[in-house]
Amino acid sequence: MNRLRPEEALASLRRGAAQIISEAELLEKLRLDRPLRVKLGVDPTAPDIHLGHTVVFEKLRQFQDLGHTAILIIGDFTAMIGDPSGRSATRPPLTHDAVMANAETYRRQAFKLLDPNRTEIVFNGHWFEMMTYEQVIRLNSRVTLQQMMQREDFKARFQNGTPVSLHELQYPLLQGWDSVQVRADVELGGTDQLFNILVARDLQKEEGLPPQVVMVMPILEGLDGVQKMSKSLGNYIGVTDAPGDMFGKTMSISDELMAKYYTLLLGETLSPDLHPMEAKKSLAARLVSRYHSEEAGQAARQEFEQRFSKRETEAADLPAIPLAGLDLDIVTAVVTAYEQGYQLSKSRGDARRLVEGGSVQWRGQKVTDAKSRPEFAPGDVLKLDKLRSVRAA
RNA sequence: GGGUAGAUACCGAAGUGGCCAAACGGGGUGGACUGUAAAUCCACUGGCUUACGCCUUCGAAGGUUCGAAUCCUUCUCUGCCCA
Repeated sequence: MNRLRPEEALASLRRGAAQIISEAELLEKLRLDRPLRVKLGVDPTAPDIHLGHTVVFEKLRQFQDLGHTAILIIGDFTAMIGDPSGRSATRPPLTHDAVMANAETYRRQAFKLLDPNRTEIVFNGHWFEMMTYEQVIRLNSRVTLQQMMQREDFKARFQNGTPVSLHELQYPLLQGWDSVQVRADVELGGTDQLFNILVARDLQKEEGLPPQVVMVMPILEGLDGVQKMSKSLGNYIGVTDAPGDMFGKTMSISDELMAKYYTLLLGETLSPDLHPMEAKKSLAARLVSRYHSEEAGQAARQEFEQRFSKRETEAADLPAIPLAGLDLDIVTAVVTAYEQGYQLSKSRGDARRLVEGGSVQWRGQKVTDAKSRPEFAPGDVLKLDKLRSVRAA
């Protein structure tokens, strides 16, 4: 156990946090001379952990490194309700099977970041599934409608006339009840979770427990630079993304966003002396190193420079697709390449548009005639779009 | 419970019998330019088709009509006002 003095621990934990309620309380808890129970709840609504999640996971890891215990709550029950936070519409419900499948991959991916020896994993269905309706009602009596309506997202939906279902109002209560159940000392979350996490304090007090400290981290925007990173928006970098993808996606973020990535993902301030592109390559390589390996990071960088900066695809490590000697028209070849090389299904119309739009290249030359039938030889490179090329085999 | 307005493609939103695969905006994709950045410009954006065209799609199911996103019936869902 890393024996920092409480004041030092606080100083280090404070870094990057958007808000702590309150620092005084946290300091007090740090003085307790026992491992704190630091709660993080995740809803397994999508199977992949992405960099947006890792901001909070990194902080949790930091607690672990200081000797504290991570309580990772898998919201198998709450996922079926769907967190309304920041939402402008009701989430679609998930089936129990889907949730459980997601939960399993979550568990696996979480340990890329967390220390398994200091982690407790619990499923909140464990206590919610046996609650009686009476207990549910009692729980409901503790929060008022007015309090709920303070929330921006509900208020906005209310004013815009978009529906707010009653079950969505339950969500903060459930999340708060989790804290009661696991006797959390601290709860981590994104800033969008502030309200939910605060509700827990009230519930804990009502149950005669000391209220948890709230620590919220800034939200990481996704590849588009505007919306928060999320699977459903498709603007994410997943921790299980292949090295090349991870590198490429990182390179496509905007310069402003890059500074934020430096702060929240690397815990560093971006140096203004560095050329933006160089800074971005370095960021991308370090991320790949973290989630794959040092070598993978270097390799991804090299490959990127070769493939995009110098536009040399010949040497690149591309998926090999059996195309040689097949006498296919270019559209079919492109569809096949997407399917077999990238598990993406493109319609023939889409493929034709790519061809006619000038995206598709064969042997480094644009092929814009959808009717052409290039004779693929083994080793020929077929470029599909900005990110993807394949090699004929 | 009463009244009223709605449900259109990824989202918002036009369209109120044929010219509708459906205006426009956003988003997305591709191209040019770049640093796979930003900004800008151009193109594309249901499926099959080289194309003519064909098929599926305007909440659901039926119906009227030569012809329906548009008219009728029933159903499902939602907003707002009143109780």
